[in-house]
Amino acid sequence: MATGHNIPMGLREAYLSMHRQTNAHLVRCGVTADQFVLMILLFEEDGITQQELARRACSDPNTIRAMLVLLEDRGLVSRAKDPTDGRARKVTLTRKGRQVLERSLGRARSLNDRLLGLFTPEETAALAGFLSRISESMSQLEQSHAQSRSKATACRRPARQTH
Amino acid sequence: MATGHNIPMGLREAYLSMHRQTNAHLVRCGVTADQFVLMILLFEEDGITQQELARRACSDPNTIRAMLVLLEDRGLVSRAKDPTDGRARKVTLTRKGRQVLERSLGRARSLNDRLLGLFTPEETAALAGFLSRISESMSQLEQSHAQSRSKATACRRPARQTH
DNA sequence: CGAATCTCAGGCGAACTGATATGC
DNA sequence: CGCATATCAGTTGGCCTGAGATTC
Repeated sequence: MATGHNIPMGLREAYLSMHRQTNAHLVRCGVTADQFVLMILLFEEDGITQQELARRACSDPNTIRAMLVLLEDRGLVSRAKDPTDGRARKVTLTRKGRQVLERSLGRARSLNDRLLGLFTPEETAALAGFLSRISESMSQLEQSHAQSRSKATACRRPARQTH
Repeated sequence: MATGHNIPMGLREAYLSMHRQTNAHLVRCGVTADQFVLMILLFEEDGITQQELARRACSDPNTIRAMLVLLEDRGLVSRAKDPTDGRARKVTLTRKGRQVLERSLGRARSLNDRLLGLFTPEETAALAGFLSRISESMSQLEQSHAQSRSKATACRRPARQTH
């Protein structure tokens, strides 16, 4: 590799090929791989906010909202207002949503097994550690960037950031 | 993790966070992370076909064409007809394309260094190996699927794997 | 002829920006 | 007031399907 982008390219290729296969396996369930991820997150903890979902899905509130609206229109999730905080929405899987998730988990099973079968338990642990090192490093970068941005707007203060 | 999707979720998170950071670093160069990948591939080997680009970029011919048209409109690549095969296009970086690529490589440099700095050389090698195990396994799956589909249409012909 | 490469039209899910409303 | 959460409008890039043209 003349440009020395071994890790990023490998990461890209691995993710994209997995993502494609996941979509292909889920097409009969009528959900995309990314919607599947949201539903898994809701299954792991029900009733969290869109904001929290965005954080856990490594996405952003606008994207999450659009995805949830699609899922809501099909009766797979509900987005009830949080009674204790009128701004927030508590997102939950509906009964139908849980059914679709279970079908999807079944369909994704062989793929997941195939992935796990590629590694010994030690390798799996090592890989998971490597990957989380990457995500953490990247999200640190993002955070420091966000900080410097808000610092830049804050420091001059009077400026009325409202446009 | 109640659903046991440790590896796929970790892979997803690592890739998406890296992808976001790459886009953020390249925004001043006017290219996206995916366009950047195409340009790197062209830099590594100039004059390959769109088909070949699709294969190496882990994408598909339709998507690649659309991306290349965008790049061509901005004068970064050219898509000349292959004189020896009227069907194919030979894609090359223009001078301007190489300039933009170099600027982009400069901008992506700190990110790449940060990634490499997370691992010892041995870990880097191990990670690269793990990732390529995944991609290979996934693309095998894809291939066997494609085979069974073309078998259904071909049916009487043993299929001539010559590509 | 069949097979390969590319083109084109169209649709869709996802990412992002920026502006706005509303509740804390 | 500021801040946080969510909404809405609009744009874009990327992915995919399906149909067709052209060339091997």
